[in-house]
Amino acid sequence: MILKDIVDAITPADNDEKDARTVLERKFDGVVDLSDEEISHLAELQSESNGFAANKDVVEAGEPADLTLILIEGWAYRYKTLEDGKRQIVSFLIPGDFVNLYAALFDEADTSVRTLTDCQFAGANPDQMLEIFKTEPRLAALLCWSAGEHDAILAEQIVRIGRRSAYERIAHLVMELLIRLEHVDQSSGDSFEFPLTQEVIGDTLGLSTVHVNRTMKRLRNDGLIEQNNGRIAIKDTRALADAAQFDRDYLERRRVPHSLMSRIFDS
Amino acid sequence: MILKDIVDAITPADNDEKDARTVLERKFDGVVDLSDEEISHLAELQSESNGFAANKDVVEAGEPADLTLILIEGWAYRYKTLEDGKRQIVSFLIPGDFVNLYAALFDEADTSVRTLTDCQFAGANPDQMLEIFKTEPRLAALLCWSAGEHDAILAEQIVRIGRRSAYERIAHLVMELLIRLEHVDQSSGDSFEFPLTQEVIGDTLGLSTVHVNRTMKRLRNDGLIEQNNGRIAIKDTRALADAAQFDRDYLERRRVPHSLMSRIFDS
DNA sequence: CGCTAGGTTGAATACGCTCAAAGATCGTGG
DNA sequence: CCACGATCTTTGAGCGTATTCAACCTAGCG
Repeated sequence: MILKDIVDAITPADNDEKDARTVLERKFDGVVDLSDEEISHLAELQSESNGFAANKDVVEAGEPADLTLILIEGWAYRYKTLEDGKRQIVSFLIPGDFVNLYAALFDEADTSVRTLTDCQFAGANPDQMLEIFKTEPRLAALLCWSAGEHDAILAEQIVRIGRRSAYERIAHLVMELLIRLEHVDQSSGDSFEFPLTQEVIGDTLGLSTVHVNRTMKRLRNDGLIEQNNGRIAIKDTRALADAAQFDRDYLERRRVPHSLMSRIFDS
Repeated sequence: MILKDIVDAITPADNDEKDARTVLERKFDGVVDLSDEEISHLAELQSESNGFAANKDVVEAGEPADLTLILIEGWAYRYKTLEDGKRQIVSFLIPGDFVNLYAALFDEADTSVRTLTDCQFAGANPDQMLEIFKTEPRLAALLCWSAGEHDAILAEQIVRIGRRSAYERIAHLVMELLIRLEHVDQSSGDSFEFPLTQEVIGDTLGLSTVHVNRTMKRLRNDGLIEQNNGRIAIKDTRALADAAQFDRDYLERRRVPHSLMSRIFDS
């Protein structure tokens, strides 16, 4: 313990020595206070995870998929492919995200899910999910809370593609990823691992690869971001947020829930 | 009763004499078999509804909103406004849709909701929602099922604006509305009430009003749709679906859930 | 060393936008 | 009942953002 304290004091918060908490514990930290039992129940959910190599489909649209997956480590994305071969990425999945929260309720997956990097997924089968809803109402509420957060992310993605310029879209996406990664302690200061190819960014934001390239060059020239060996650094958070018309409260203000949430958690 | 039978036999399915079932009953019909108790519980939820005039905000982004609203009658939409005044509509709400399913879990609404026509909303407070989850697991599952369907609709909206041409976007939106309205018996054959102005369509699909106008003219000239006094008629469903690259199974194949769903409903 | 995936750049094109102005339609009040 | 205003639709013309196609560069890897 003492050793750990010393290590923590020496090494920056973002080093490889992650704290011992599970990713879900980190995710829900600051949202609600979990009991020890709940923490261990969450830990149990994440205890067995399977590894997937980068660029592998974990879920395929149209196929049965009744396992709710929890992304423990790595990046993935949810996407659809059109008949003519075009691809649209719906959302990115980062550690702590639930992949298929509704999986058990439907016959087939509506979107595919592919790993972007090497990943670790834990899987909860319908019985386990059912169990949570029956015996752990507070955790069940947190699952719903996650679903609501994901819904907000999709809404923002729609706004992003629907009404923003290429420059704004990219700036906005980078800001969002920063915030989301911060919530699971995966950023260090204003920089983070950035495993997205320009093609992936294009397919996310409805842009061509070429235009993503030119636009990111502008963002770099404007001194807003910097990229080296797979990381991105935000040089001027304020300026980037402004360029993106990024609502700094989005995702943030949703993290201190009360009403029903506090009622469930105070009883 | 006999009179009603006669009336039903005489009048086409799409006349003003709606069947006596509540909109939620119609919505869930074909998805699962509800017990009489459940039907009456649903009816109770919808018993008290408030009227709103057209073009009124029912929910405002950033404001507290802990009431889950159920749209009983009329059309509404969920949207965000940007600092520079641009607006993006996230999704349309039609009868039977839940407006704020996650409302109770968050401090503030992330998007605004505005009526498009005169509307009737029923409201369920957090206690009522909690009650459902505690005592009516099957109904709770249906609520989650609705959330999952809404999630699929948002994903499809992202694909639509991200990777489709203006022509395809409009065709695709019209197809989606047709299917969704069919599910709550609000269409008649291949035509339905269409209260969307071109500005609203533009703000939904990320297009300018002018371009929506020109593109719809093309759809009309191509013999795919027809518009008169607030209604739209799809002249050639097959052709429209093809033009939109509309996946005819989308939304449809999700309506016969098994796995967890059937387990819950068979016990 | 050569292959492959990803990044960069140029030139021509196209899709959709903006600005502007003129019809339609509908509700409302004189 | 007609006139008026407001809202929505339609059309034209010029422009700009983003696309497409094509080539070349770079880095990582077997």
